[in-house]
This record gives sequence, structure tokens and C-alpha cells, in this order.
Amino acid sequence: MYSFTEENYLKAIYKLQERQEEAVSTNAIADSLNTRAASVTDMVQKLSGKSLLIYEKYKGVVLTEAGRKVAIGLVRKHRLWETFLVDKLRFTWDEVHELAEQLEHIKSEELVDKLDEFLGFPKHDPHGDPIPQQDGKMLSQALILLEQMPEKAFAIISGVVNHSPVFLQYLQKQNLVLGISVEVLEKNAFDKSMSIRLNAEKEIQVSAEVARNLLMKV
Amino acid sequence: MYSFTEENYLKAIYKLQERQEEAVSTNAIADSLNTRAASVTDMVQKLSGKSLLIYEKYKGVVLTEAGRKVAIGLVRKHRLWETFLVDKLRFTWDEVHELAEQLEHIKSEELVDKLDEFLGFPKHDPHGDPIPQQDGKMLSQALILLEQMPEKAFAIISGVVNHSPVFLQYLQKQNLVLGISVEVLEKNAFDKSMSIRLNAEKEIQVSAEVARNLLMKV
DNA sequence: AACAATTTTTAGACTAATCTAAAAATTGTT
DNA sequence: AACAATTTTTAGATTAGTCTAAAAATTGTT
Repeated sequence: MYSFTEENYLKAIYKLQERQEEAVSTNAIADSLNTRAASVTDMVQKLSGKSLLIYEKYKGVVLTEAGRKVAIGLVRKHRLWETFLVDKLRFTWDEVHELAEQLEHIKSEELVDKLDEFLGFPKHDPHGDPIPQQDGKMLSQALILLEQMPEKAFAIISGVVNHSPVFLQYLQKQNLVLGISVEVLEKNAFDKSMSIRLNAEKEIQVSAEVARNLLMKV
Repeated sequence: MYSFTEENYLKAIYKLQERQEEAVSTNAIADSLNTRAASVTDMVQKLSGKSLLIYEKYKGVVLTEAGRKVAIGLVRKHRLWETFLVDKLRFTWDEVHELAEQLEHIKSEELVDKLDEFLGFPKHDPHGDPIPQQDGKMLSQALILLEQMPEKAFAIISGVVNHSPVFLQYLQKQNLVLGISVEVLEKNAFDKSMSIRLNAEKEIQVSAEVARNLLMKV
């Protein structure tokens, strides 16, 4: 069984590794965990000793299969708890991240599997991110950014890149929520803002910043 | 906010104080937490510094109102999570204690209140123990032990004293579960065993040991 | 290829929670 | 009231995780 702290390091490394295929630097880990590079060096040496990652001095770290498994288990728990909080307890999707950060460390395979069943084996969490299955597999769903859509195209809002509460609250206010269908009416070449139509009804303007942070399912 | 460990000490002291009205000794605390008296001395000095309890050298400790409040909050969370695990996730009542020990330390007032609402504001947990309300009040329910019941009396099984899995499993097997009505048919003076009738149907024998651990609502 | 800038590691120290072993206080018994 | 038994505290050490500051390695630029 791994400590709260060990688990947090594994998840942070997993998330960093997802984007860039190379080894993850100690500084990058320190940044994402709000700690110092010296602390990271200590911890990755410890995790390396447990064969959860491969560490080369001055080169950075790469998770082993065992380490990846632990990290994916945490992501699974995090996203299932978020789904529970929103679907069952009626939290809003911008309130649940911090709570799920705590709940993901509850140790029990049986609990997470029963939660999964209770929720009806959801495929996505309230932010549109895919929920890993028991076997660690994730249904990848080929989402694209709103900014990448051409004029006249249709798609469904299915996730966000930026998870900050302020952004999520903005989306809520504009009714840019999961499942809404969007048609691109016009793309403004000057500032990259877009006119879009929601659910074949309301027409609104979104900035490039927003378009760059909304994930769409075609 | 208090640490996981501080919370565990407060809850343990609260539970010990419930039975005997005097100050709780460091040794008693050490026993109930599987730690050593020396460690307890350190921790109670720390908690005393935070005004959560009153500590007198060689005399033991008594919780302050603030300390009691924290402990009752933990009991509330523990019993609500146990109710969730049994009612919603279909765990059996002998499986949930360890999980609730973890879940009770999740920090969020809002979460516990929403959980309470989701469960329909239950008054008792799956073991029949009363669940404290938001304001810390508990509906006391004047339960008596089965062994205290006279012959020909009727009552409802409403709780257990001993929460060990082996006892709970025994109860399940005998159908001695919460809500069942019991009539005392005969009390054996020799070994204090009892003959009882369940739900006006099946007649069974229970030992003094069992009768001493079943809480009944008259 | 040398060296300045940057990144990373090492060394040593700190805190929270724990332990063992020894010292001190309390209690009970005669 | 004295003293043996028990309980409790103190002293000093340990572990996990963290930090700062200094040393070492790497990288980029000329």
C-alpha cells in the first residue's frame, strides 16, 4: 500500500507524462506539486527503489508499468468520485475537484468497483474526461478543440482543457455545459473569436481563449 | 483544521469518556489506539495546547466543548458513511467499519451535509447507533440490553455493543438483524442463556454472551 | 571548446508522530 | 506511614516528508 504522498507523486508524474512523451524533469514535478526540486529528488529515489518508476540522475523519470497502474487507479477513483458528487450529491462541476483529491486516496478496490456499479458504469466524469475501467483501459474518444472546428460544423461539448473554477463558472453562466450541441456560425480571423449557435437556438460569441479550452465530440 | 492523527485521538477519548464519567487515562487511550502511553502523553499535551482537552499530569484528560464538537463531527461522518456504504453500495454491515474509519477524515462540512440529505436524514446507522445531527445533538433512544429484558417482554433489535465482524456475521446467520421483533420466552438461571421468539415466528436460543451484546428498543 | 546560465543533486536541518528505556509520581497494602 | 507495584512522564532516538543553501552536472552560446 502506498502513502498519500507517494500516490500524489505518481499521479502528478502520470499527468505530466501524458502530454510530452519524454522523461519528466524533477523541476516539472516540483512545479505541479507546489514543492521543491530537492524534495522531488528524494521522493523519486524512493519510488525508484519500489520499481514504480525509472529514474536517471539529471535526466528525469519515466513511470514503470507498475507505477502507471497505480496512477491510473487514482485517476479512476478521482473521476468516479467526481461523478458521484455531481450526479448524486448535486454539487456543481466546479466544486468537486478538491474533494475528489481527498477521496481518491481512500484505500479499497471493492469500494471503487461498487461505486462504479452504483453510478451505472459511467464512461465520462462531469468534466467530460474519460473514466478508466477496472482493467485500466480508457475509452479514448478523439475529442477536438472548438477552435479547430470549421464554419458550419456541428459537435457536442464533451470536456474542458482548463479545469479552473473561474472558467467552469463562466461556462455554466453561458450554458456551455456538457452535452450541448454547437454549430459554428462564423470564425473571426482578426481575434480568433467565434460565433456559435447552442442547441439550434441561442447564438453567442466566444473568445479564442474559450474556444481553445473546450473539447468537442464530432 | 486538525490532522488525521489528532482527529483519531479526539474520537478515541470521546468514546472512552462516554462510558465512564471520569477523566480518561493515557494508558486507556494508548490501548484503544494501539499505541504507547509515551506517545499519548506527547499528543495530549499538544491537544491541550489547542484547547481541545484539559490535561492534568498523572490525572488523565477530559475533552473541552471544542474537543467534543470535533469528536461528535467525526462520529456523525463515520455513521453517515456507514449508512451510505450499506444502503447505497450494498456492503454488509460487518464490512463497513474500516472503510468508514478512512472516510470520516475527509474534510468538508458541505459534503457531509449533502450526504446526510442524500440518505434522507437517517437517524441510525446500520448498527443501530444514533447519528448526530448538524448541531451535534443525538436522539438518545434509551436502548436496553437483551439480557435486561424480563420474560414475556417484547422489543425490537436496534443495535449492538460489540461491533466485531465475527459477532455481526453470527447475528446475520441467526437472522438477528436490525428491526426484528423479539419476545423473551424463557431465561435460564443456570447459564443466563435465553429462549426468544423472532417476529412471532421462529424460536431460538441465545447465549448470555449474545444477550449482553444486543441493544433493544422497547 | 570554454564558460555562463540553468537545472539538478547533495548535505544538513526541521516537524509531526512515533518508539524504547529510564525516571518520577501515584496507589494500595500491610 | 513505608514501600512495592503500577502508572505516567521524560529523555533521547527514529522515520517520512519537507526545506534552504551550496555543490555538481548539463546546456547553450559564442
